[in-house]
Amino acid sequence: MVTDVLESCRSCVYSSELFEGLSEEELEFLVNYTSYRSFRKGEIVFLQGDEIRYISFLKKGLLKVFKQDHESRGQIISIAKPNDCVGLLSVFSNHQHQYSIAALEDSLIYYIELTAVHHILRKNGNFGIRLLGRISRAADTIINNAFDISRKNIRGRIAFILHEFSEDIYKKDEFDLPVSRKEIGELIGMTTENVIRVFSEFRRDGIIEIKGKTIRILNKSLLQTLEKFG
Amino acid sequence: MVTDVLESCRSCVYSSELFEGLSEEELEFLVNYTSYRSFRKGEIVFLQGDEIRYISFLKKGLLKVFKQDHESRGQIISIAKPNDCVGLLSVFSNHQHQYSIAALEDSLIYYIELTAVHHILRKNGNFGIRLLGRISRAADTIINNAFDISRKNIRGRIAFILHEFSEDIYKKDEFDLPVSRKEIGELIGMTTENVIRVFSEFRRDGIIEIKGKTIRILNKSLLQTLEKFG
DNA sequence: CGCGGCTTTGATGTTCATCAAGTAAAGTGG
DNA sequence: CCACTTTACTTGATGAACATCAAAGCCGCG
Repeated sequence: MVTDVLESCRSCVYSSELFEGLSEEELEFLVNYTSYRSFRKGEIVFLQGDEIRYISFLKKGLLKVFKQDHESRGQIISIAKPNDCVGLLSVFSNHQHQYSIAALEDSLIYYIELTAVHHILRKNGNFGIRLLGRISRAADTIINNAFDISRKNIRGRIAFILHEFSEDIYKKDEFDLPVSRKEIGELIGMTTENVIRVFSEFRRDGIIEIKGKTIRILNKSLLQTLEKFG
Repeated sequence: MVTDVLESCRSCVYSSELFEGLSEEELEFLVNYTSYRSFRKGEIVFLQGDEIRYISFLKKGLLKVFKQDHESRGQIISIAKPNDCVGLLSVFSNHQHQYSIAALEDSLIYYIELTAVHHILRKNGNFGIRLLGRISRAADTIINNAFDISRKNIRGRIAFILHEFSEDIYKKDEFDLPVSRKEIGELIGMTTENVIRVFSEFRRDGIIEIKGKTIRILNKSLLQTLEKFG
């Protein structure tokens, strides 16, 4: 049983470019401080304010990273894909998580204890450089997305998010939305009603086909135009 | 002359918590790869797309970090204050700057060659950890600001930005705006006209006093209320 | 001195949020 | 498994917030 975890974890660790350049002992060390857990769709992984004790890797599934502001509506910061380090942004600047994480699909997460990561960081500067790259890229992506979206109109935003699901996440023209209409609204800053309205509009215009959560993209080039100029 | 630079730089380097824990030799080494330059108000420090060769510290002055999208209006990502590392977010994830930087006031910037920073990073893991903290905090701030602003109305946004200038940047109730009305619009995502309209409204309501670029805050508590609920 | 950019105000129009109301789907407890 | 409740989805009508357009005064600069 234990060896299963370690072997699985080891292959996971090896597969990430983040850990290239670590010595055999260093990898062994990290593996000893690594655990894992699976989450059902809808489960909370951790909450804003929880103490940070691990670096978490999403191995399988899909997560949403979000902020819940007091009584106001929530906001989704980003969607994490397999091989993403979730919550990485706050790990080195805070003791508590700044965002909450929930599973959008059944997911598997590997945890490496933060103390162990720090230990390696102190010994292996190249690992720090890789981690710096990883964090910078994550931040860049979030910031660019946020600013890109903010200057699009609602049609452009829906086109953007359909593009993201189709090209980045599922890499297919037909896919099941892992989120509700409401969550799409929280992701791109518009109301649920308008998300639905634009979906319907796109359907009427023959741009997409909708069957509940299932979306099929029919006119990709028009969608791209809408994303660009919307 | 050279010693001037080194001494000045050294005091700068020492003063930053980022470099705590570096050995005497390491500091000496970094100082040898450090240079500096002053910029006049309005000057470009570097442009989106320029090769990244330095880590840049703002020692004195004020900078704007912005994106210029083809023909569309520009967007200001953030304003850098003294002791900020500018462009840090892109340093470890890209070879080119992702944003442009311009001086809003006469400014003084210290440059440490990136190769030298990498050299220290490889040798001193604790330095990497500090740098990770720094980058995380910078990203956190930008992301939080962006999301905070996005759910405020125009009055709340102006209240927010006045608060930022008064409390974070100048730490005074009266200050000279270092930016045009247009730039304020680019910073908080609204049109120049509406920036002006809200300014005038705040003036009429006795919340602020305006003399050209000079702003004096008269009713701080009302401004806070507007920021919170706007 | 005149030109271009910045500032200001007003009038107009569009976009989007809100409100309302109804249908469908998905949990929940007996 | 079925009635019941809740949550998600959908459409339409209305209004508020904000962008856009227009016009004029102001300021700095070559």
